[in-house]
Amino acid sequence: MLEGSDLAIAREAVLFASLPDELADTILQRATTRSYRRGETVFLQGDPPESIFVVLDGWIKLFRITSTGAEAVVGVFTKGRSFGEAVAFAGGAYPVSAEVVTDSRLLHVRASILSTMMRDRPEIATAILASAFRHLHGLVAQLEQLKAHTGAQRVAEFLLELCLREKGSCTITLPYDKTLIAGRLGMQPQSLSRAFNRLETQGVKISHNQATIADVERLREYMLQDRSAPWRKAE
Amino acid sequence: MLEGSDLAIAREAVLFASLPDELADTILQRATTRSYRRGETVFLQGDPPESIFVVLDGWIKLFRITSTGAEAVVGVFTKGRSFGEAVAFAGGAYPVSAEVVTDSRLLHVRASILSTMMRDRPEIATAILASAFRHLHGLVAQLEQLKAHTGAQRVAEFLLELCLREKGSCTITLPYDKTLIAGRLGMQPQSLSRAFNRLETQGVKISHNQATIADVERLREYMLQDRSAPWRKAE
DNA sequence: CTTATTCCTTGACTTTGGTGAAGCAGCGGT
DNA sequence: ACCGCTGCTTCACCAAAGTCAAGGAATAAG
Repeated sequence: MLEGSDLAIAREAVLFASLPDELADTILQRATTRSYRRGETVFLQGDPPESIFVVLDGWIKLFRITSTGAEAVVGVFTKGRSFGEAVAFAGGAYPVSAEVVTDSRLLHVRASILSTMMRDRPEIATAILASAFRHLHGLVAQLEQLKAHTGAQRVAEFLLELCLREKGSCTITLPYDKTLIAGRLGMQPQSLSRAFNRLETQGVKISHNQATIADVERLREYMLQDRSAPWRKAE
Repeated sequence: MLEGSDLAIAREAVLFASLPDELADTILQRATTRSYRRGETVFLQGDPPESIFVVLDGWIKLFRITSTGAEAVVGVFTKGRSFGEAVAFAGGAYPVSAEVVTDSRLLHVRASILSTMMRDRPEIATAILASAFRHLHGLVAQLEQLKAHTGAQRVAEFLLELCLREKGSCTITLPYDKTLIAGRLGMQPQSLSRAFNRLETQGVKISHNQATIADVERLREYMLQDRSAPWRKAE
């Protein structure tokens, strides 16, 4: 049922990484895959949770629709990342909606299967907790970013996450459209544009969906600056 | 070891709510309590996690120190709330620091005990997942607030959470100092002051640590307003 | 009672970023 | 090639909130 390459991706996911091969394989044998087209909804906030998902390919966005209709992006995930773990066991409903932003394939693992298996194999619970913890950590990091950094700094951080190099220069392909990047970083598309402009003075060039960082260390420096520091340089 | 009133509080916590009495009691018998003075540190971000905590009395703040030394408050918990669940099982280190903001008492549950017991009683895993999920949910709500509401609206939301009434008027005692409230809501103390002033036009009065809401429904209305709506009223 | 300290508020100023409108480029369809 | 769509950028404007600085109120200490 599951192709070898898919299996390899799933095995890398935090959710399965700590499990012995034999156990992970048993679970994966009972999982299914499905393709989604850009724009499709995986689930809506408020839906009763039935599955845990692992992204095999493409990009998925998790977001919340506020009471006033505004959208707040809570996470954007790609290959090897799972979502929906915690909620599938805590009862209740998905607190967010999930939408496919580029054509994608997802692995579905039915929560009921995991639930049952957990009875005999408590290490599954630990694995799920590890996944949930990773999400917690990601959300905490986002909160910190939002509270302590300016828009341009958040953009810098976003670029640096995509850049594998530690130093020197680096060219990145933006993984999804700028409107979504803006949402993920908690700003309007217009502000993202301005942020990119501001980063030009830090050696960042954007053309189409390619970003070039002239000096990774310099950009990291900029990102880490204290909010009140910039004017100090004017002295 | 555990007083009756403490036991009652702990039993109410999400962490234990779903467990059968017999199991919860077994765990609680092996837990310890400790008193803390205002300002004490419970753990620091980066510490290896050993315990799960349940607040029996007082207020605890969870926060992160950013690379630049700024503080980002991630949560403020009181009686009946637990913290540290997910990390205690996911390995790694606490992603946040915990500090006591008013004299408090905490229940410590050693993670190793729960780990061991989980082997025979998988429902413990589900209980921990439920707790972790609650935190996830709280963080998602905070992100949404931060991205979609103005400062004054967040303050309104904060007050409404403390107000038990659904309608009419209501007086609240602010649970901790304003500097911390400001931190929790992602703003500077000065901005909190100004936000309070702004809410006066919505029938909110602050004196010392007492807040009076003249009309709860009116304030809720204000909180739910779209960001772009206010000026529309000027037409 | 006086002083020091801490916390809170206010004021003036500046920066950031949201808003609405306009323009432009790229792309798909006819 | 032409149209219309969508996504991105730019502009001008303004509101929200951070910063620095000063002053007030309550509390603790001498």
